[in-house]
Amino acid sequence: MLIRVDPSSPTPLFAQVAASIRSDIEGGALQAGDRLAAAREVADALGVNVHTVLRAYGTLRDEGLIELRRGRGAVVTGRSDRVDALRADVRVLVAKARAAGVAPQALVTLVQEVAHARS
Amino acid sequence: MLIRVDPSSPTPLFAQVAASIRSDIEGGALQAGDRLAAAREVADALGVNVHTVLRAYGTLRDEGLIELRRGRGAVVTGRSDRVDALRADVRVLVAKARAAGVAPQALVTLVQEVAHARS
DNA sequence: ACCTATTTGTCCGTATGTATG
DNA sequence: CCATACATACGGACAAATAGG
Repeated sequence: MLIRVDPSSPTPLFAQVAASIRSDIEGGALQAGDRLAAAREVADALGVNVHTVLRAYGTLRDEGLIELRRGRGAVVTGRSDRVDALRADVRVLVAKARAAGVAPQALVTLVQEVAHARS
Repeated sequence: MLIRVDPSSPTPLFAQVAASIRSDIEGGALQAGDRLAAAREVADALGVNVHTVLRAYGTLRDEGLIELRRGRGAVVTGRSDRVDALRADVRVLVAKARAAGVAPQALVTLVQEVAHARS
């Protein structure tokens, strides 16, 4: 797990760290079940603050790519975990749609359009 | 905008602040276009740190309830803003589904099930 | 059952950057 | 140019969950 960071870049440090790990996961260098280095270790190695790394980890957790637990660390999620996370996201989305006054059917149509749109 | 906080509660302070403002928005006490107090002011009034309030604001922004802009502050979103946010969320969801190996059609079906499920 | 080390989670304080008005 | 207010980052402290002896 090799992470590099450029302090002079306009992209925030936490985003750079997150992007680096994300690409390792999507590229297969990190696989399901693999454990990331402890935030403090990464921070020391990079010369950045622990909070910066923890924020990067939190971002990846929100994306469903890793799981975080106290005492255990950060572990790369597997396919079933991500499907579970997807289900949870869908529930949140439906709730948001309702709060925004968007009818369920309209939301389904919207998802359909975006899902089948070819870029 | 009256916010109260209980430091002895197990729920994190930032979550308490977010919940209080969220309920003000959903209850109509805060309406579209209304400006929230500056994070620093709220922090001083509550006796908590600015970061705590800013994290609460960030949470509400992620939920699409408010917009945050430097120099301008936090403003309650209107219906069209929330529909826009919904569209963005859908795009993220579709990307996540693809990353998780879930076919577009399967995602649509999943949304359909959740959207029409009656609790 | 107990204790200890590990590791994330929250909170505080401070400083600096950056977009807005 | 200047004041406002969020955004990021640093540093330190303590709490809470986990794992292992």
